[in-house]
Amino acid sequence: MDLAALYQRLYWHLGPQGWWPVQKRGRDHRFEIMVGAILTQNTAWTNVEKALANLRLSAAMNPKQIIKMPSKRLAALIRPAGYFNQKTKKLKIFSHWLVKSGGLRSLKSLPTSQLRTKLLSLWGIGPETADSILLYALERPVFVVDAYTRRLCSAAGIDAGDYGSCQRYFESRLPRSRKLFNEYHALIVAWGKLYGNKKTRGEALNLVRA
DNA sequence: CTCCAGGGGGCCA
DNA sequence: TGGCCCCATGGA
Repeated sequence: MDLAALYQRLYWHLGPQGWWPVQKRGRDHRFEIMVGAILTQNTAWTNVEKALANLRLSAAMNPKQIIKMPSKRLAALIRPAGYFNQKTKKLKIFSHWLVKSGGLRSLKSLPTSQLRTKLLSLWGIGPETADSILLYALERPVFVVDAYTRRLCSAAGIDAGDYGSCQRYFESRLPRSRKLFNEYHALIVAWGKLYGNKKTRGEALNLVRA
């Protein structure tokens, strides 16, 4: 089954996921999306939401506040997201880079490949987090690969290979659309939860098989 | 009690 | 490169 048809199936069965709209209630959520991408590393999203709420309530959802804030205090705010010492360091390094780069506005003019290389050079930003930031916050047409994507490929009989191979597999077989990639990745995660549940695994397998 | 979330870094062979 | 361990909370 081709990837476009697979997308249609996932969408039909799981519905729109609506991950991370850049604009919500007239506000710019790009920085929050980036923070979320870092905080959600190996962490349940429900826990990330608590940490994000703490940052918002403390008026700390911006890079300058993150930089200024003592590490102990930042760690306390993001505590529910787990790995708080490492993630405190990651958020500070990332925020420093963002401010030093001139903020979100100045990133718009940079090519995606250059941005990706820069993100990957930062301590705490690996391939999935970099691509999530590029896709969901910076709205670049980059396909995000994660453990669920591998599982789906495996279940669908697709030999996707390593991260880069898997990414190229999807990017080369789909229209290079930021909105499509956004929804597709979110649908794969939703499928992964279905697959992870013993009671619905059969349903998940049916979705990816002819 | 165990398992694992919308990973990544460090180390070692 | 590939395998392991570490990081840490909270829900199932």
